[in-house]
Formats: sequence, C-alpha cells, structure tokens
Amino acid sequence: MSTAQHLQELYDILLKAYGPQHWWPGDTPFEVMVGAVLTQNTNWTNVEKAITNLKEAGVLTLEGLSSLEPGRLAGLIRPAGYYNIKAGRLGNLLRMINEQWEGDLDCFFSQSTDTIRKSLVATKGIGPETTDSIALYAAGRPVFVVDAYTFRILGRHGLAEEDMGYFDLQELFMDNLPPEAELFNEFHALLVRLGKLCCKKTKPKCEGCPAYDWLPLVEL
DNA sequence: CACCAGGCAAGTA
DNA sequence: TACTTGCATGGT
Repeated sequence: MSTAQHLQELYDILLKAYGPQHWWPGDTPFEVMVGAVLTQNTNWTNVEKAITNLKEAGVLTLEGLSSLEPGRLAGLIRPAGYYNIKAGRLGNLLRMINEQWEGDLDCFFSQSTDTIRKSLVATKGIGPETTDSIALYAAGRPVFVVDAYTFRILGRHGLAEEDMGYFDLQELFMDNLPPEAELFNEFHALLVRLGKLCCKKTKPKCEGCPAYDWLPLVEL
C-alpha cells in the first residue's frame, strides 16, 4: 500500500470513529491566533482559562491586547503557563501585525500563504507549528499542521522515520493528500483527538483505540 | 509524589 | 551542528 493510501485510510478510520471535530475552538480569527500562541506545550483547558480572562477583561481584540501593559497581559494569561514568555511572544506578534500590516488583520490574512507564513515564522516566539496553526485555522490556508501527537502516532505505526523533522513530516502529508484546507483542518484535529485519548507518551495503546488494529505498532 | 500538556529559543560543547 | 535547558500552570 502506498503512503497516500495509508494516510487516507487513517483519516477515514478516525473520522468514522470520532466524527468532525469542528476546529479550531475559537470565535474569531484573532482569538484563534492568540490561542495558537497560548497553547504552546500546554493543555488546552489551561488555555481556555486564559482566554476567558481576556474576554472578561474585554481586551481580546488586536487593539485591546496591543494597548495592555506587558505585566497586565502576563497576569491575565497566567493560567496558560509560561505566562511571561507568552506575553512577550504575543507582544511580538501584535507588533508585527501593527507595524507591517497597519494593524489590519484581514489585510494580513488576505496576503499569499507564503507571505503569511514567512511573516509569522520570522516573529520571535512564533515557530513552525504556531505559524502553520495560524495559517490553517485562522487564515484558512491549506497548510498541514504537525505537532507532537503527529510525530508520535505516525512513528508508532511505522509511517514516520525516527530522524524526520517538522517539515519532513509536513511534506509526507502534503505530498500525499489533496491540498484542501478543510481536509487538513479535520485531519490534524482528529490526530490530536486520537493522541489525547489513545496515544499518550507513556501509554502507546488503550482499550478501544480505533487505530490499534489498523497498522502494527512498532517498538512500543 | 511524579509526570504530562496541541513549542520555542537560548545556551553549551 | 547537535544536544540540553528554561519557561509554569493545572490535571491525572
């Protein structure tokens, strides 16, 4: 079986098992973008608390966050962890949009996919995954997002080599799937769902895992 | 108590 | 270039 067939089969199994995930959890593109930074190496439930704080303070807008004192922003996002680091990273991101795109998020997101990704990844604190999460889930571009779950799941099923980097794994998906934002959106969300339920770091398999009988697990 | 979670950058050799 | 470490809260 080809890699393309394997990926399509995995997608079909996960979609059938879990159904559409309706990602990204967030009301606006701006909220999605902020969430992408806050969720770096952090449980989403903690991010939700931080987002709630920002909403209740009435500052979850480009102008609102941009005019906050850095210390106040850090305090509001405290539940998301790494709050000092993330306050700085959000500040860098907002400054990039304000300075390069005149504070017009719609304008920024209407640029070419390449321009969007290059501007994001050039911002200190915005790496490959955060960049692609924003490109896909906030700007709606057909970019496949790779995360820790993606590495773990594909590695354990023998579809990814040990020494593959972020872009190697991203190419594996993008070279073998039709370049559709809706497909990439759903596939990544389903991989995260699978990862949370059945592919934990310390627990490679679990009862009822929909992918367990699909391809053999390697090295456990 | 230990370990983990939808990363990233800076430091070290 | 290739590891290692710091950043931090909240849930299991």
